[in-house]
Amino acid sequence: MDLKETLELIERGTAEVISVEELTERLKGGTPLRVKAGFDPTAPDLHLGHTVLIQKLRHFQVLGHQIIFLIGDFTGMIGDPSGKNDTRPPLTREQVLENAETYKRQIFKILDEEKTEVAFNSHWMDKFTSSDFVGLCSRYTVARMLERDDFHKRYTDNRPIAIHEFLYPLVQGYDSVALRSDVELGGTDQKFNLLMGRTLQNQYGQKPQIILTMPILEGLDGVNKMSKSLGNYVGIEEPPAEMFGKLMSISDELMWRYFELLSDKSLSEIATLKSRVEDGRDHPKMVKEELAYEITARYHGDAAAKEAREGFNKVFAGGGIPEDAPRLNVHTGDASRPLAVLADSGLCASRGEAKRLVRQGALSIDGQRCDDSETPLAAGEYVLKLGKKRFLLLNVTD
RNA sequence: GGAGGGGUUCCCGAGUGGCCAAAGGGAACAGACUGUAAAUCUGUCGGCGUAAGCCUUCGGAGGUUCAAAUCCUCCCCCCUCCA
Repeated sequence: MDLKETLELIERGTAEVISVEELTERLKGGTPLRVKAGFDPTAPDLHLGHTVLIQKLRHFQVLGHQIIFLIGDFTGMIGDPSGKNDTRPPLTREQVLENAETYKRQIFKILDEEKTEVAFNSHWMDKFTSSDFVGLCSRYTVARMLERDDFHKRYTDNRPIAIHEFLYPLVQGYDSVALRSDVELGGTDQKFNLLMGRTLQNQYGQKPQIILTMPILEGLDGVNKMSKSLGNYVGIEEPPAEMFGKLMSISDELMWRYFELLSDKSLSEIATLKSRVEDGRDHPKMVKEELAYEITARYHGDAAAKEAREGFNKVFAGGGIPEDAPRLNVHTGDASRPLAVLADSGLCASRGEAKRLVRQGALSIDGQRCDDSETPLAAGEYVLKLGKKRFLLLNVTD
């Protein structure tokens, strides 16, 4: 791969590179670069939003550079002030190690374990003395710290900023010094912290790292960023059928964004697909299936992805029922009333909910819409479908 | 240290003695429309009950009252301003 292609791969999907010139320069040097990305130790449940960054790490890894997966267990005690300002309970050592294991299990679905260095910033920060801290703090000014967007907002809104919150960017920046990183990746919301690394490396007599910011991936709703708390995420450890289904539910518009940030397809391939859909030569659903397939296959393998795709089409397009539909056996009588069946099987959270859904026409039995929630079903086998996604295989005996 | 604001159903947020299971918005769910899309429209959205109705809920614990999310007492938690 020549330099031009290398740069193209690295720059793909990035929000910003500071700076391309420095990056080019360093790539020309020929020695493998040390590429760092930091992760918070508290949220080890990775979703596709995180993978945008991890995929980028993989690009570097493929190009032969040294990836450093940094777990911010020390900084975790501080809590990144950006966004929320809840103080977090400090994690115990065991929890940190446990979370780290979870992280590894997940990231090595994408990265090559053999070639990845895993680091903890407590490793050097625990040895930091008070005077080291004073020294570190003296490298930056309050005025510059307040330039950071969220600090600035909070300051002007008269909302509190605790002093220790200033330590977060400083320590993150110092991590780059400790690791002698050449490149650091982060989300666009991390830009300030990444720049801090450059400043501090300069201060400590190192060549400042190049920074790459990655865009924040929108969640399934297409509006908010993908996050667990908003519930609009696709976890990378979710079962294949779930993953596939969630990806199919995104809007056509959002699909292109996902292609760009998540797919391994080249940008020109994506452009072709897009124009084919616009011309009506390809159906958007088919294209979306390709996307859902590619991503599902990445985390679960081709066989599972194929199965997910078939199951999806069988259930939703073909009117079939999923393999893993729950089963329930009941006796005729009170227990075989649709209302009771729905509530007892767990398909509905309560009888009230079951009643409402039936009233709304959500229940069908063996393909026939059922409006009667009270009359017990006679002995026999039934397939119950509630809404679009809930199924039950029911066996009624005398 | 002083002064003040606030904790409401999944979330935000209205509600200051009965008409409150609690406005409005969001999320979610269902129906229509479709490509299981998205958008849109309609409906539902504490539990039990066929229903009338009953039970549980408004930070916590007590109290006043025929009646409390609303009044009183104590406690817990969050926030702001002044110093």
